[in-house]
Amino acid sequence: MQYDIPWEDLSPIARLVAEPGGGYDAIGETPGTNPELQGPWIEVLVDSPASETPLDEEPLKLFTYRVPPELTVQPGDILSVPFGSQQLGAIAIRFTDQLAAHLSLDQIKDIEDVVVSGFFARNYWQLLERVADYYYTPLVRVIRAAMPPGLFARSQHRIRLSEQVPAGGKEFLKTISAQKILELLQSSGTGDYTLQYIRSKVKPGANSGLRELKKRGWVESYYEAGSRPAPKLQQAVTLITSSFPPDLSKRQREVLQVLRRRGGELWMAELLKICQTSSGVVKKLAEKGCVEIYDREALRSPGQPTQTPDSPKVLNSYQQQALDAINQIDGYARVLLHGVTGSGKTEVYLQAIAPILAQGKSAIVLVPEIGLTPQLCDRFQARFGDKVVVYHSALSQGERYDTWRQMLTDTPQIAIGTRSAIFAPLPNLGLIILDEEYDDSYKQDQPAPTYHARTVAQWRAELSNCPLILGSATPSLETWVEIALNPTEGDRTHYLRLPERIESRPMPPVEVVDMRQELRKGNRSLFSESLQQELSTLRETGRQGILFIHRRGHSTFVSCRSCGYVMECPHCDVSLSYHQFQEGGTEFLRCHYCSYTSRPPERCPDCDSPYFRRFGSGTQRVMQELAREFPQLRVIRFDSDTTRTKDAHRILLSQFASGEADILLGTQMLTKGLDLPQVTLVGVVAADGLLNLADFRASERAFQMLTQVAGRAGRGDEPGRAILQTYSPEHPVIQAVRNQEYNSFIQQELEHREALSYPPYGRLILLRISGRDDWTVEDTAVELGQVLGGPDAYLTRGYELLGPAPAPILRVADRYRWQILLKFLPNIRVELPMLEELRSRCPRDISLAIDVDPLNLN
DNA sequence: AGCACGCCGACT
DNA sequence: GTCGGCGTGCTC
Repeated sequence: MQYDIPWEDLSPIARLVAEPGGGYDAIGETPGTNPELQGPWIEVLVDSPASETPLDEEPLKLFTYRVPPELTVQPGDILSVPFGSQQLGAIAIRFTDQLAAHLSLDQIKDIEDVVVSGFFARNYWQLLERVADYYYTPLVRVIRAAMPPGLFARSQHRIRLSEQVPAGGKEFLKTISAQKILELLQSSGTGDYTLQYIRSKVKPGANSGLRELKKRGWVESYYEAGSRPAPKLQQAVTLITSSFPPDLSKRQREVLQVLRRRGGELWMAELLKICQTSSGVVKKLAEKGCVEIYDREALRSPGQPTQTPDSPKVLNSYQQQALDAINQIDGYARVLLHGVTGSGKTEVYLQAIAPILAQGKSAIVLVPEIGLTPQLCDRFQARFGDKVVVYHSALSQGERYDTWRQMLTDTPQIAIGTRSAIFAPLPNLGLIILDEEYDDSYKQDQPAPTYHARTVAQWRAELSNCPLILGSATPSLETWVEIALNPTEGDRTHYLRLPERIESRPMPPVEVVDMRQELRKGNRSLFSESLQQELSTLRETGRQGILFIHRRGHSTFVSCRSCGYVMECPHCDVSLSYHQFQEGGTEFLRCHYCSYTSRPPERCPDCDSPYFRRFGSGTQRVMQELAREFPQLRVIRFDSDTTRTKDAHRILLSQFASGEADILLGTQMLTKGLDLPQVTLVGVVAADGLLNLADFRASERAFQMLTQVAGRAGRGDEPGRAILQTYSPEHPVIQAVRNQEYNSFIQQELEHREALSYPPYGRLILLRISGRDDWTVEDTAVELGQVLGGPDAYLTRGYELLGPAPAPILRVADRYRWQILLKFLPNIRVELPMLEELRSRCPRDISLAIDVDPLNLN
């Protein structure tokens, strides 16, 4: 969706800071640089909850600090400052030469340290502000999301046992909580815990217990500075003369020559190793003024396996056309690279990046989940070596911090990462690539900001004036509408197609099996005859197969095993979800959108069959069935249960790749970009679970997922085949997958969405109300619903109100959840009204979360 | 968030 | 009378 508010209106910080500098200058590069006026004070944005509730007049709550003479601070620096009793992270905003009237000199504290210098470039601010604004989130939260964890390390309040606790001292204590705390501390080896931990262990009255212990002098509290990962320093040697002085020894001359040959700069350790000498020689050279030795940050390399170098592949004509089109782009543009599975998108990415690096610019490559795409990372590293930086949450905190700092440098590089890598602080960005752009994991729905990396990527590309390439075999409707169907933007949007697999490999034919027929034939197995046939010959032909199951556990819709009829909500065009609060409790069906509720019928309302029940087939069940029917097959289970541990993906995949199993059995994860050339068979055990999710995006997701799974087959020399089992073979999604008809499917789906004003035509905002007490949550939700205006709100306010309704998963982590969905009608400027009023109506223990453009309505 | 200040009920 | 509960507000 277009965001139609002018940039200027979104940039409070840019306005706060005088005189915008050029494109990448640090914000507020001191206006009219008069050192006299540049007071010793600086105003700072502190990483504290206080910053989340700024005053109306000022967009940011700023605090004033003194810059101690030994520090050099600039706007845009990341700082550590004393705040109350703790040390907090902060960002320098602007200098000030006059104290605000309400401040006196003795209140002003000193900045403690500069953590990162000159980080916040002007257009990076704009990006963060835009995210904050669009997602209705305080700016500090966006900043936190964009920074590596630990950069804003807080100091810890800790409690430790003092030495003078008498034996059996517990008996003297009045309060039970004090006794508990004493016991807790004594049971720990060090006699020392964080206050937070003690409070969590000793729930009621921890404070009073502590007070008693402190009064007796048995415990003391202290602060420990936050353990911000310190950059690892290494000695580097730089050549600083071009002419060698005459009084050099042979050894010294040798060292200088090596240094000069290697570009004038080397790590000390490396230099010594090459020259087979000791550091004394280099030190002497430093004394003579030939070289300089200084400490520089060294990358804590996570020990990236060295790849055998890889060179550009010959492109087929479609790939070449796409690459040419991309290379011709100058400045900002959005590109949809629509390539069928196995069409070689990655090679196009690689060759599109090469010239960007050559221009001295950097690139960001986003992937859905790094663990699932080891192959892609390997390939980038093989091609570009140490210019590739991988940034994701599986890195240790130290590694993440170092990687992040590495990205701050001007060296052209490629940052590969998941969602949050869209905030990679690369200063000179030349290209953004978002692979598998339809993937839901690009959307954050849990803590605010609830951003979609694709949306942010678009802004970032615009601000950096560089192209954004969205790659997909099954583009999301949003992208389709904005790029493929959007001729109005001229050369700012490009639709590029790769309709053929590389080396002209055929697409795997998709066979749809009607499971109702199988039932009629008396086949009660999970596997159709067709699939059984394939499975039974798999071993002897030495081929491999993938079996796909929709999800583990039981899915929740109700359908007829005879005719395929599915219970749907009469008001909302979505299937009803099955609910049962406890074992043996009442069963009922509910719509997640409007709260419509009914009892599940005993027999099918359509054909009166008694085989009418909720649907389910988990991985375990398929596993058992496979073992029973095909004991000779070796199966690897690949789902969130078996891939939980670190590196499990890579290990399981390499086991499978090396032929240690015949079948890879798994869930959604199998869809994400696996490139396993030996796989010839893909079986979808039951497609129905996907088709009937209670979500207006169910069809789109099902189509994407099924197409992706089918696309895993036949990626090598052997042709592949996909078997798709279903109870509703006539379902348009199944038909579209079988016929590989993306365009007509998407056209149909778009008409649907348009009629109901669902995205990409209308926009959604989800308000989630949650709290520990179910009644308060419900009352609040109902009240907010009234504030928002009831079911006819669209007449006056331009949005439709769906709900309030209990969230599909009513209780999560002991919190009850209700939700209100706002559906904004097309062509209406989206403004979330009365946000402050809504917030103010929430009692203290109720939280209101706002999910803009939600993908997950659970 | 953490912590201080400050105002009401059950104990010495 | 005081101790200690936790509601309200501030942190440069």
